Amino acid sequence: MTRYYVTTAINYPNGAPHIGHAYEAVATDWLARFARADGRDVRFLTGTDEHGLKIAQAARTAGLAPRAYVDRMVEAFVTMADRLAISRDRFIRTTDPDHARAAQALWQRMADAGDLYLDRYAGWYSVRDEAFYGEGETTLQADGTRLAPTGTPVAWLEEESWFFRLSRFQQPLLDLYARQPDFVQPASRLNEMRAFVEMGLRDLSVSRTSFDWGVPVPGSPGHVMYVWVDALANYLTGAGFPDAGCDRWWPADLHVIGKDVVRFHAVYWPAFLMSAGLPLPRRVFGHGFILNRGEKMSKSAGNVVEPVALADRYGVDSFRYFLLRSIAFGQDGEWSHEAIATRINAELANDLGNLAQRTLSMIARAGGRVPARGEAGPAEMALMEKAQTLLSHCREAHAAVRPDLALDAIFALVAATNLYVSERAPWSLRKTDPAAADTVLWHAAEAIRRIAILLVPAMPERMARLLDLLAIPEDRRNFIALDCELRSGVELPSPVGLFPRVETDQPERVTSQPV
RNA sequence: GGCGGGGUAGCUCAGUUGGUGAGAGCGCAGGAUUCAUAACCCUGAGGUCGCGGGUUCAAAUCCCGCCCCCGCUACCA
Repeated sequence: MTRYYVTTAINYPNGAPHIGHAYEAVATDWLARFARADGRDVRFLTGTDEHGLKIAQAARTAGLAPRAYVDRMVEAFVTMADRLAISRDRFIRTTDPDHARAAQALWQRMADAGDLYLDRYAGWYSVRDEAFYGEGETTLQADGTRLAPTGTPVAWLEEESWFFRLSRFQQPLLDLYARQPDFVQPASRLNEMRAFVEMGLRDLSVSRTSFDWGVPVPGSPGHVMYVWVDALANYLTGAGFPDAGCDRWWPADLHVIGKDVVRFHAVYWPAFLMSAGLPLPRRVFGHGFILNRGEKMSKSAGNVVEPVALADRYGVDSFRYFLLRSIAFGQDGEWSHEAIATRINAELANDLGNLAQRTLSMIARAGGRVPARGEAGPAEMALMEKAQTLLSHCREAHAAVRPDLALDAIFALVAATNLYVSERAPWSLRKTDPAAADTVLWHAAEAIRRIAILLVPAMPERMARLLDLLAIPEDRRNFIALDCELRSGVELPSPVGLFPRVETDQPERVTSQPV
């Protein structure tokens, strides 16, 4: 039994969760559930990144203390995780007490390694924004003053800061990419990271004195850890670091992240860990964004959609299926109500739902028990052959972090089973050769059983219903039990529809209100 | 500007050691069927494979030039 520690990025709760958060959570949940069903020892971590200047500012605007503010904002993320059936083992918050301990332990290790030093951080600072901006972000006015992207004036300011000797790690990182080309996926992201590192690395400012909403730097009053040392350390916290036994989970097998934070996970994070003398995660996968009508969602564009609303409208499992199936994981994808409805109707209602319904209702009419298996002919052998090779295809897709390909393979069997039933026409055989009709229904039901088990990670609730309809015991719903064939004579419950068709006529907009 | 990826049927895409007549799903049209959620099954519609050259007996697949799109090019996360 191999262990599998998988994480999402932690989310910054300065707004409501959007479909992108849901996408990453559902995809990672599929990975975790798949590994569990496959008998692996799984730990699945997700959570929120709650420190930093922006949170502090937002809290002040809201008239709340930072802690009270994040307590309120995090609720929506927990609600979303619950509603989308995200089977996390822990929802970590960077304000959790054990996280500060882990982050400080990581810091101390980097300090002990001699990779942290005190210097001055200088940049264009906006007093009104209380933020530094890169020179490229600022604009020089005709009168010689310089403005931040927010339109506020900036001034050159220097601040005492701890620095991390990132420059030391250029070659070790390049070695890592060469030795382990799948450390960053998709491969195009690795290329980008390699190019970035090859340009040379500057040391990184990793503490701040201009605000205090963060993890205190050990032994350095007035400094809080800045940005990514704090955030990235959550993966260690989730493994139990720095306590003994954390090597049960660390290093992580996979960090699932958005393509926008690949650099932090593929450059800074391994550098921090190398400095600290800790093992590196095995793999970082940067997925794409989900766009609506070709535009990235943003609050100002008014096209932010609440994922929970979509789950309510289409059903949790149908929504999960859409997210997993319709986007090649790693690429950007599009969503629309029409696309969701089409996917649900064509694949869940017409193909899978109808296959289950037609098969189970014929069985119900023939006595309501799993029919006799009978003698398999060429058609049955061919169908079973396809069904039996499916697991290995799905495992490949799982290893490649491609839920879309796994579902593609599973639905190929759905199609093959529909074709099998149509060609064998058990409704006709019933009149001439009842035993042959039973044989067809048994094999169709057996294929459905395997399909349902393999679809549990994607659609846990609906597939549990389907497996109920096949009277499969709870302990026979994992991949280890895939070869436990349907047993003839077992009484089955009355079939019920699983995936009703969705109306596509007048898609109402499901839009969030500004928070 | 530099580096990297991509432009294939209405839509989303698959298709590189160059070679049977260029594919899948969705959508559309027709047919068949009636077990089933007006579902399943069959058939079809034909797209200059971004543009222009070149190599070759033969190129979507190799080479050159051009056009367009996207990603990365460090401290907002």
